[in-house]
Amino acid sequence: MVKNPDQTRQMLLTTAFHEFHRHGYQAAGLDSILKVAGVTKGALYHHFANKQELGLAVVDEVLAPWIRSTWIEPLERPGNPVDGLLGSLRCVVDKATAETMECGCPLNNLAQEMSPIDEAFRGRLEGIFVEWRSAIAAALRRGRSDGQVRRSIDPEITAAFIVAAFEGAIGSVKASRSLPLGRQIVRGLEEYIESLRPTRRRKAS
Amino acid sequence: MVKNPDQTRQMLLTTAFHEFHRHGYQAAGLDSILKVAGVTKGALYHHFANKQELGLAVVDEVLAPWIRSTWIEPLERPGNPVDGLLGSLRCVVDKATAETMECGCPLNNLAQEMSPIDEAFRGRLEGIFVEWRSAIAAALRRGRSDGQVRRSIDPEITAAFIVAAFEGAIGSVKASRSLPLGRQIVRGLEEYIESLRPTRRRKAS
Amino acid sequence: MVKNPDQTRQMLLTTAFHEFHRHGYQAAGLDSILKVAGVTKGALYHHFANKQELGLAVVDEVLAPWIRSTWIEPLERPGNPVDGLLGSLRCVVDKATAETMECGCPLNNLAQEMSPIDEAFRGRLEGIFVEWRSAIAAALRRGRSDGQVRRSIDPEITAAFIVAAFEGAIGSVKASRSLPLGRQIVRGLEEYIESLRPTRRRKAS
Amino acid sequence: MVKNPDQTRQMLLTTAFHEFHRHGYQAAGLDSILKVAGVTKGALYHHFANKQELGLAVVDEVLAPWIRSTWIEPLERPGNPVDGLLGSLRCVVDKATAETMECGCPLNNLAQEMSPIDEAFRGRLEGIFVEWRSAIAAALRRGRSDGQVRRSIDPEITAAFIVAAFEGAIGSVKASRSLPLGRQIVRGLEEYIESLRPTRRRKAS
DNA sequence: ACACTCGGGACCTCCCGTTGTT
DNA sequence: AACAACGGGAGGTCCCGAGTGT
Repeated sequence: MVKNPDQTRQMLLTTAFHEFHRHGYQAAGLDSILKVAGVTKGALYHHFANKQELGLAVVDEVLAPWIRSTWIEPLERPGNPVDGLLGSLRCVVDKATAETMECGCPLNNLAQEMSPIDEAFRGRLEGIFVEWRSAIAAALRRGRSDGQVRRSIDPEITAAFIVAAFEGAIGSVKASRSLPLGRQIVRGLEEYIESLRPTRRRKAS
Repeated sequence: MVKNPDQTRQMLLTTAFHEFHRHGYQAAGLDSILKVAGVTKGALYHHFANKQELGLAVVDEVLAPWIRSTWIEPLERPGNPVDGLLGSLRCVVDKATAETMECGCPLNNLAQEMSPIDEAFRGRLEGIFVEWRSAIAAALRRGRSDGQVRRSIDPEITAAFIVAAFEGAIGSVKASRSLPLGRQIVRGLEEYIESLRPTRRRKAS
Repeated sequence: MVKNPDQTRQMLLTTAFHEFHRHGYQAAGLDSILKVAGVTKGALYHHFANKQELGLAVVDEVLAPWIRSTWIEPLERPGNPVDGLLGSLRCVVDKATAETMECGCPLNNLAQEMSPIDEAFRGRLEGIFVEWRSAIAAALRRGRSDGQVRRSIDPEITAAFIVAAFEGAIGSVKASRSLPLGRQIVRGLEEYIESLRPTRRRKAS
Repeated sequence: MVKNPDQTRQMLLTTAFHEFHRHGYQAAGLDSILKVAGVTKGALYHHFANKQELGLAVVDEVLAPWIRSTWIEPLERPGNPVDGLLGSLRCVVDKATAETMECGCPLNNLAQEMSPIDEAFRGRLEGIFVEWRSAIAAALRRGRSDGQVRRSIDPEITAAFIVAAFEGAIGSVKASRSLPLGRQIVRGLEEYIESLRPTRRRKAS
């Protein structure tokens, strides 16, 4: 018996994350997670009180950090926020694995599945969305005062719309399984983000 | 005991539609649907071979017609397509019930849940999306030749982006349960759609 | 597949009654009951919503009728109630199987186990006790006016004491597993019941 | 970390006693006992091999001493045994807490639950009952030769009956949760015990 | 002497689908 | 066409006990 509680717990979390991503929270069976993780029921029950707590821990300790490092932190780095958004987008598109394309965004999947039926989940997931929107809005506001973003846009509204459009885009790809469509939508997103740049004024007279 | 078979079938379909909408396809129990519909299991299995066929019939006979009448047909009517899109959007926002706000879009819900695990579902749902996108693209193309839409946009790309943004918007509202956020996102959507109009040229020479 | 709902239900009830009697309600496993009854989970779940409802149905449809026919109805027949009590007692002692000796009284067992933890059980079981005490009290009252029972006793108090002593007696036998002790306690009970007869007065002046 | 072993052991015993009393031996979970006692599983399994040995130790070291000091020792004191029995009874009635009323007698509870399924428990519990009956019988025998108890009674039979009636009385109160009924039964018990006194003879001719 | 981790089984619940019946 | 009984399995919970590490 290998006694390594942290490793066991981490194994449980990452395996559960993938199972939830692939099959959804409710459809993912604990037995299935356990078999994949190579962990027994007793160990699971020692680390988490029940399936819900496992799920919430996955949100807090796997999903949220992943969203932060992928989407939020890049925006906090100095530089043109429009370029930053486009960069993150391109980065995600390039790294998109088959799993991402077939299973969509784990954050949005969980949010769509669990929001109507579990307030604890909804609260935490919405918290991540709030962080994300705030980060985009802050970047836009900064870019606006730096002259990299049009003055006519409202940072909050734009941030909310970008997040919505982004999740909608991933969902569309997942539902269509079509790479060409995916490229179209990404192109649409890019054009929208580009449109946030200030309109070039004629220099003189 | 011999009741109207069509009525029974219809009852089953609409009840199943609502249960799927509220709890998701997998989480909705047949027994629960049956109890709400006031129909017995024998009747169900007389009309449908299994849960999947019931689900597919719901997609074909309830979901698709509803999407067509709400989203597609209004676009086919003559008139400015930008106004048409804005009108449909406003119409949906105004009619939005609490169920819509908490449970989201039935089409997208099903697509997100079932696409990765059931190809039959994915095919039909994607078919509805294709219809939808085509209708928007056609309207945009028409509007473009009529001078109501900017020439610089690509109808297919824009249509795909609009559908994605729209589904993302509904999903955001469902996840946040926040009316103010909902209004922000709708505002963002409206601004985007408005931006499709041609830039007003100086009236006179 | 033999379809006989009443028989299946009855089989479930009587088997559950015996399993509850032998192992207690909580310790009796549904799987065990089903195996003994030769019934499947589906059938059980069709007839009863859960273990508790099965238990309550056992109380209502097996236990209560048995108590009534064994203890209550004999007392309602006309005749000397003291003789009636003694007769019932002797009858039960003579019919006492090994199961009765080892497992005690199913009514009292359930009452002792479930009263502190399930109000639905407690209510129904106490209802049976109330019926029983009332029947004894009524018989004593009748016997008192007929001159077969001492006038100095209080029917309610005596009835409550008899039931308590009786259940205590069965419990003692169950705990001791000693036939001689059983006979001693029964003798004690008989002496107490005999003492309810009126003191014989000198016939003549 | 090195604590007082005796104190830990004692804590375990008294906590287990209360949990067994409240929920029964089988229904009481080790984890629950441990949490209440503030002791870990390692400590428990250091002091006791398994749940059964903990239970047997509770019987030997908590339950038996408590029964002895409450019921047996008062009887061994000189004086009228009828008064002694009535005094003990009244003392218990007066001290009866809500826990006693709802959970009954820990000795009888354990005996009723465990006798049919665990011979080790049955043996020890019956041993306590034997001690108890013997003490009552001895007191009655002593009272009989002292002229405080009727000569016509058999000490063994009467002792067995008293214990049975007493446990039955507590059980009735537990099942009914009715204070008035409790008072009735206690009154019945008192009348029975009073009836053990010798009948007052007319002193002279 | 005690703490923490882990093993695996048994329990109740509940579900989808089938079969015999009316 | 519709009903009610039934089959059988999987899911989450939770528990007792064993093992390792101080």
